[in-house]
Amino acid sequence: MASERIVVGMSGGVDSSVAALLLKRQGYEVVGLFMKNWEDDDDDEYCSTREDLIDCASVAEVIGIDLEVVNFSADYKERVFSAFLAEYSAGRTPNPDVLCNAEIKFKAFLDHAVALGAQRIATGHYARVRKAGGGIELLKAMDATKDQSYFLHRLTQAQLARVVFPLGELRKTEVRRLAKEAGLHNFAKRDSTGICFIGERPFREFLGRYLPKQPGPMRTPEGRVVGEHIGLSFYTIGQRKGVGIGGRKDSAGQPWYAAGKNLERNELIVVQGHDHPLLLRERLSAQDLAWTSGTPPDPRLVYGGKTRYRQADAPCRVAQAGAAELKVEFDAPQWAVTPGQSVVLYRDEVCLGGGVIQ
RNA sequence: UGGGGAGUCGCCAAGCUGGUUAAGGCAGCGGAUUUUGAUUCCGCCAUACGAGGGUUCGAAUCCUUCCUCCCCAG
Repeated sequence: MASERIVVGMSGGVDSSVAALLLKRQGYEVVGLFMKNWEDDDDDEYCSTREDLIDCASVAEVIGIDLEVVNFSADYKERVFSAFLAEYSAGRTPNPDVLCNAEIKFKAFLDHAVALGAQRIATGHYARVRKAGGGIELLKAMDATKDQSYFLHRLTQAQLARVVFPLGELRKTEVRRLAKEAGLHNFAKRDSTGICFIGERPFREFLGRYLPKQPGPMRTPEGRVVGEHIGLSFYTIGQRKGVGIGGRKDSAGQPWYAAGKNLERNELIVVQGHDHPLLLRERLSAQDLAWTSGTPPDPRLVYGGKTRYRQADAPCRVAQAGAAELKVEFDAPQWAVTPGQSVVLYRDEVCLGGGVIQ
């Protein structure tokens, strides 16, 4: 009886390499698929995709699997990057990787894998899936410090049904150890950061290539002008670095943070002190909802909510969970709740989904 | 022009009854953390104290001249 074919999305990093390795060991017919989804438009200063592909080829060779390459640049630009820019233009702070997973890695990529004859796809994400009742649950990774379920919360039941996360039960240190033992040369490769497929860049400069700069005043809630911003798109709520206000005689020596935007007047509202009331919010509204669990949250229950990646779950209740809008109330105020970011709800280890903060 | 006050790192700001290496904060830069953007954490950041003379074993700290700024008078 022929073994099941699984296509593994490989990036050249340790995680996806070990994911492929484990599946191969489990007896699956594994095919590696390298995605190139971003056409570098500048010098190869930040162009590491070439090295990544070489790493992939090397790993595939060691593991003994076929490696293919696909290019979803057009899809990425159309479905992810355009939305990314539109959000920034509107003064919001999008999370491109959440969209990328929903639209590219687990859609375009999945479709392609199916066309290649695969039943399921696998990635190196730190998350778990579990059959429960009639459906499938998305769970946090065992390694809480690496959990990436936040980025996956928009996946549908149909998508989850075709997904394998071989690293969900492992710790990062174990993954690296496995890679080393198996002779994968990239066992110590640095964790990648930055927008996936685009990579880490001087963010302000990168955004500036696509968005116009429209300087305007920085104003305190009391109305005092304390500086000039280079364009509202270039700041996010809670941002300290780059605000550039230093040493005013009329204020204590606390750092300044971006706390709000007035698009009509092109003003950035800035406040002083990390714990300023305007940076704290106990309730929020979200739209563009996606319930990976298949059903909206129950107003009678207490959930753990994240308003940003890598934030500890905060106890919260759902005040309203309509088809179009979600209202969440936290027991304690949350810091820098930012429009465009996703709020994701959990019940213990189970990720239920979420929406985009308004 | 008189009288008073002040000039210390890009910005605030200690020190100024003289004593080895000139606090701290903000900003900035670098790094750690991080598959968003932030936050957070760690490190770096004035041989120099408006300028020139003195006094002294020794001065940012005392004296003096000049320069600049502020306030009050006119």
